[in-house]
Amino acid sequence: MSPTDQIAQNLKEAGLKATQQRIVILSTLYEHLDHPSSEEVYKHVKKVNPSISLGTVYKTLESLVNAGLIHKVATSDGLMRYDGETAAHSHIYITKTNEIIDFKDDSLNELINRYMDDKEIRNLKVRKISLRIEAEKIDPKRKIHIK
Amino acid sequence: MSPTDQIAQNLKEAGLKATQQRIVILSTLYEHLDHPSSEEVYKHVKKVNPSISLGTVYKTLESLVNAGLIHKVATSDGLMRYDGETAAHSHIYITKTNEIIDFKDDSLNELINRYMDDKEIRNLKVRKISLRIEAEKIDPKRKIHIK
DNA sequence: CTTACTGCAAAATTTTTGCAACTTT
DNA sequence: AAAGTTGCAAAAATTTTGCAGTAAG
Repeated sequence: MSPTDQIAQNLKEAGLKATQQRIVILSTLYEHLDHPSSEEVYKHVKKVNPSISLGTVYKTLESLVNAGLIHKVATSDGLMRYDGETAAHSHIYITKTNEIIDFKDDSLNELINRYMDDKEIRNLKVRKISLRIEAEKIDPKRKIHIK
Repeated sequence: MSPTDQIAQNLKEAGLKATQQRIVILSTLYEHLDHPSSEEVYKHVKKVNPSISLGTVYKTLESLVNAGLIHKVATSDGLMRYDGETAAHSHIYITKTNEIIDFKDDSLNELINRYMDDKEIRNLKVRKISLRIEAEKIDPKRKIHIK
């Protein structure tokens, strides 16, 4: 199955019509895992489909979030950003550069979830736990590397 | 020292002039720890000072955040919310009701920080770690109680 | 052929900005 | 008095909405 067909199937399984626009937007998010904003998604998508409208991008992103196919990430600069990775993971926020970097650590995840299971929080069902890590780069020119 | 004088002193120590507007806004945030939005802060503050302008509320919240006297919390509904509690703590997000509840657990904090200290992340200085807990209420009418 | 989706433009919402008048130090 | 802050209104930025036309199942 081609990547496009796979994406079309993901959409259908989520109960959404596999339109050309949705396929392009979802594939853009699978390709760019740097948490693009709506406007950035629009720019990327326009290269493939120049006639797509910004309104469609907004509506589609909202649909994909509601269907659970992507995640929405709120940032302190007031922009929403979108994440094609839906498996459990955390985010490292580099304030100065507006970078959001994925951080995935299964054993830490398990450690926290085990701790929280023992913790009784009355009248609350915990759905998801992730870390919010604020950090800054030591050398701004170099990339981040997580062991 | 009166609470107002204490707040004025906090402002001055942070290098900000202790204007009547800032004192009222900061005291509102100390009083309302439910993470009010800019508009909610404005509404609260107007009761005390009906002539304050919304623009001043925005500018002041920004100044207070920059000075480290309060924190900004980004939400997925696109509103910024503000937090008068600056000690390390986590947030529980109740999506359906838009509630944000503080969650403070020193031993969990220590557990995570000890784990992360051992974890080598090249070219990154970690500044702050907190949990992002998504949850929902079991009985919507009852309050949350954290043991 | 029915239902859902797109494109467009207009509107709504939230936040920022510029500047004269005013307070704080 | 100097420096910084406020209030106002206008502008910017982001997101949502309505609806006629179009595409998908």
